[in-house]
Amino acid sequence: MSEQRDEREAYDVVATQDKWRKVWEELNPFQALDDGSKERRYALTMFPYPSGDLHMGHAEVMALHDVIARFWWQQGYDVMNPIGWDSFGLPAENAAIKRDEHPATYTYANIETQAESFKRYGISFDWSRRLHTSDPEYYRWTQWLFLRFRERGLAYRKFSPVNWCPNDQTVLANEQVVQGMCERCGAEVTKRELSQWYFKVTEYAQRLLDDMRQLEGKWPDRVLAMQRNWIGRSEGAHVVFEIEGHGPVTVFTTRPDTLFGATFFVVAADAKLAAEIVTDEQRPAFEAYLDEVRKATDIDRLSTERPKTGVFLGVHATNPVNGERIPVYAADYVLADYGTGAIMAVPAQDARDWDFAKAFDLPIVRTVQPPADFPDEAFTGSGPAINSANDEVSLNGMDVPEAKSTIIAWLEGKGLGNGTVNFRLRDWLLSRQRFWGCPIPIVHCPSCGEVPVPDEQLPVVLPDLRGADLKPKGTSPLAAAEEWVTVDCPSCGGPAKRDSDTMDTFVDSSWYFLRYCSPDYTDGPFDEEAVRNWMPAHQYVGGVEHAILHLLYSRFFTKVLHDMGMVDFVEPFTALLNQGQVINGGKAMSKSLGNGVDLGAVLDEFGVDATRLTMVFAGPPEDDIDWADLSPGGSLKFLQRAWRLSGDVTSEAGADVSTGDVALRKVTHKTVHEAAQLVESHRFNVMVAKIMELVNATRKAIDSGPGGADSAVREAVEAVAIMLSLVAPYTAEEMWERLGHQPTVAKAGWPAVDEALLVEDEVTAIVQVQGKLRAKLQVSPAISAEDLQAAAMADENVVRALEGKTVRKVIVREPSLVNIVAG
RNA sequence: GGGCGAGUGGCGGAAUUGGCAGACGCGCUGGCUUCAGGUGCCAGUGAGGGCAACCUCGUGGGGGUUCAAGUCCCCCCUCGCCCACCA
Repeated sequence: MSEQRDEREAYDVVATQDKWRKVWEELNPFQALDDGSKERRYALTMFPYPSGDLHMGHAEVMALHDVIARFWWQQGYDVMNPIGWDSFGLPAENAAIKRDEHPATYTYANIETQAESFKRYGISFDWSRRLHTSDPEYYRWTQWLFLRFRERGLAYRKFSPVNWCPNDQTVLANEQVVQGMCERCGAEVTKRELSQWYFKVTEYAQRLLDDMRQLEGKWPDRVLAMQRNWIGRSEGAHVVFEIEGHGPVTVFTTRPDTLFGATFFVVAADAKLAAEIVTDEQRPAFEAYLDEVRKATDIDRLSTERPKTGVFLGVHATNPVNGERIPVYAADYVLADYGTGAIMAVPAQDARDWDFAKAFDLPIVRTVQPPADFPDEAFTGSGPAINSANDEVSLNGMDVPEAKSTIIAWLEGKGLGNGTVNFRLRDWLLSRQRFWGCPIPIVHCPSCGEVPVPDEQLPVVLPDLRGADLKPKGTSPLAAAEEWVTVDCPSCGGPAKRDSDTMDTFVDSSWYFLRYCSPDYTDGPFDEEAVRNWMPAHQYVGGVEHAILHLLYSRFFTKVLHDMGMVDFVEPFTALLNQGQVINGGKAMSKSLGNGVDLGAVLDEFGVDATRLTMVFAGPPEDDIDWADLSPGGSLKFLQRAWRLSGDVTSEAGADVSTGDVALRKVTHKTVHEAAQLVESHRFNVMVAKIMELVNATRKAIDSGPGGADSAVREAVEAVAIMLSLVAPYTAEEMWERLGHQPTVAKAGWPAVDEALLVEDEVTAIVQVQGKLRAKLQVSPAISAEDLQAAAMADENVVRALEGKTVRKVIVREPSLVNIVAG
């Protein structure tokens, strides 16, 4: 049994890694050709933030992403699979303060560590396209884009209440406030009034919504749903109410049909309007209330169970449809920055208005007829309009849509309102009071005002600040860098000051995928032809945490660049794959739980290939994977098993496969055919299962079939090596070499499928009696319905099941099924 | 409160249009190899019954459509995620 000793032979996982890394670095197989000789494919993965070394999450997303990129290479495409770093940001700045050094020190050291880890991890990146958003050569063009946006009126400055994170000492975009907390550090967000820069995303709201049609079916439904939700389009009307002693005030409503039921009027307590219209008599009460509201955080406001509060402002508004005088209140259940910050309150048809009316004992008039047994509460459903008529128009009896259009037409005719669309989406606040970001290329001049830094003076480079100089003080650390801030006005030459805020890092990441197409381009942010060649990216892989932040901003940037004539598409990412999280023991890995798994230790113990295989085989890529449920040891065992096959092939490389064992050849070709489809539909775990089946079949063929000398065995093992190269590149390379081939297996090409070998010459037909399985027959795929039925009826098990029964009906689906109904 | 998604062996998960439920793997059990452990190899492994051929039940629960339902329809339960005073 010396053969068995041979089978126990194993290869040294780690030594193999070192060996092949050197070979790959020499061959440089994954640099995009970019010469038009092959069809191009752009495989994009969300670039990492350089905090520390790679962790399990990176290992998972990169393993999945690389299956696609490597598959494309095998399919013969010219693949661009670039890597870079989103290298501006707070953690580096905080580390720099703690260590009394420059943020760049921490940042670039981590980048080197991560780059080294990616190389060890065997991801097929094109390293020649590497970029870092904190390099002046990169952020020069971030600044350039900002200026172009500003020229188009899409970047503007305004003084208004903003979200403020007291911990990070900076403002935040709406998208970065989650449940009233800072998305990054979890601190409770407060409000501040500041003059800040915004991108006018709202101008693109409708297009961001409409163009999602192109993404249907290619992006996860939930991401599209989240974006739709975030954009928050609602159709309704603007209606003008006259407020005594003040003038006309417009409200937004989605239910203009209920206008006759408006019995009071509410203004957001923190809106300017409230302070403007309040009477002197009511002012003290109002100001006391406003104080209360200001103290309450968003967290308090989030509780919908909270009783309604408010204060009468001493004035009345006139309902334009019936001339009724209704009282005006200030309340915090109306939001200052949604719609117009004021509403008409229709308690009979709105639950919030109902609660307020009950709390303040205000009248309630039903204008939509609820069902007979409807309880004493707001009726938000549909029914015929009632109590809704004036001398000129009557809605009575109309259903909701008809009543809406009728009253809108009447309002428009009177100049009292109009049909309109409102969005929940707000403009993107991009200023940050932090150091480690892209400087805003604007100079503030006492005589010229806001002056853009001329293009030829870009980039505005960050000064050399470190340590204590970076400590957050509520204003940007840049403001304290006197020499840097003080500058001659580019317009008049007089003394002026630079804008001392930096940009949100999401600005940096809104266009990096374009820069990859021509990373060294110096005449603009990107070479338009290179972008035409590669974009839109065919596949984007990354976490769902960016469902509305990065992905919405990138879509916005792309549309603006399209309008500028710089790109010829409106959506940047054709397809999106959101991988799940790696968790441990049912919970997210965290320091406080102490359930973190160290990637380095896993790689040391099981090797890169087994780790990658474990991630890919765990389940569908979108699902979370629980490390506690997985078996990297099992993966390693499989890889050794696959590798051993290559040692049992005794035929020569290039042997004529057509004479090989047909049964094994059929399994090989079927597997290769299915595996390609499974990769395309992102069912990587099933693809791995199919490779395992082929390995098992090949093992059997060697040990108890035609044997290792049969050319079909060679064909099978070569197919295993090529398919395995998508997941376990080192093992595949080692197998390929043992099979007598030159590196690299990554470019060997996907095996050609012989259609003739996909045709089965026997299929299993199922015979059911009353829908229950009673027999299986091996039949020809070309069998006739009559023959199949006859064979089924003749089966001894079927005969027994039919004993004493009369056959009523027979369903035949040749060649696979017969169902006999009897009774 | 609203929206979306999911519930399949001890576990992760397969089952493309309704047509063999449980592929593949982990774990477990028995055996071979071994001084021994591990590795490796062989066999078994949804539940219940039977010496066996086989039989009955079985995809969260209930109902329905169909010759046939994990898959389609209705109701309910549970879990997950997202949004949440958005007028």
